[in-house]
Amino acid sequence: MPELPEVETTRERIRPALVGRRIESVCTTAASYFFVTPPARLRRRLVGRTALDLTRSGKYLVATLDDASRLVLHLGMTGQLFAEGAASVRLLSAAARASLRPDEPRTFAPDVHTHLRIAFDDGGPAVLFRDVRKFGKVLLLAPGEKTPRLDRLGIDALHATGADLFAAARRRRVPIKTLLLDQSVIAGVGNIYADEALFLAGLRPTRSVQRVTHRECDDLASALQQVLRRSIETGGSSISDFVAPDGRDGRYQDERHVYAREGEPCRRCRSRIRRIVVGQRSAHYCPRCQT
DNA sequence: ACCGCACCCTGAGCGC
DNA sequence: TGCGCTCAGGGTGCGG
Repeated sequence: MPELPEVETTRERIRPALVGRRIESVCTTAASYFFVTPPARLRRRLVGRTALDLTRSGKYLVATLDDASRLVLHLGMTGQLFAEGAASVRLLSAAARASLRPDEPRTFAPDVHTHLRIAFDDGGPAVLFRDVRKFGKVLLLAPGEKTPRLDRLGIDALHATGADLFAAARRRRVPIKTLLLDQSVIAGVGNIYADEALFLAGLRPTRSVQRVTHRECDDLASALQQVLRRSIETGGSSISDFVAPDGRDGRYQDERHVYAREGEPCRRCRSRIRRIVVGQRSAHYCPRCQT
């Protein structure tokens, strides 16, 4: 699932394939809630435009276009943004994957899950947005137009301090993990990095925010920085669907301490990692290292 | 203001 | 070579 490090990795690597190139044609699938902006309007408004910049807000990517409109993308759970020609088994449908022979190239061919294809007038590779579960989002904001999706975001997780966490915790009565996942408090943290940061900070995901000290908030903020920065360095986590825009897997999954390691030994104390449900989400922790 | 929960979707994994 | 069921999960919106 793409969280801040995967979105940042996507931003860095798709940037050269998007910024500075004039859009010649846009193909989409049919209207669905995936398209916050109706696809017909999207196709009409994007043609002829050139992206001037690509930035990240929390888990959103924002391309600023040359007419001051903004193309906003969210990868949701299974979104994949990549350059045409990228090769990875993760870009293949289950059927295509099953029939793949070992010696066969893994080059992607657009399928029913490819909802957006942006081609450019320089004849270079197109940019594709594929999303099997359609939890992703595409919207085009007119010049000056705002959206609560971006406006409601809290402080970016890469810049959140212990004081920020502590201040937010004072106003709430939820488990600490629920606070970390609240995008209006800290933007960019999802299930993987919430669990990993809580492990590094020695905090149980179930701990009430009312019982987290300022000192522990400082430790948690440090843990978040450490986990997120290290994951960006390694190209994110490729646990199920995530693949970088160039088709390469991330490597942070190899450094996980707790996420999706239920029943496996803690890397520090050898206790078995547990999985519980917190705020309708799975949470993984070490019963001995996290209190 | 805050919180829990249903919903959107599809593939994987399960039991039979 | 199957089939039907359940589950996962980000963000939104609703009801309490």
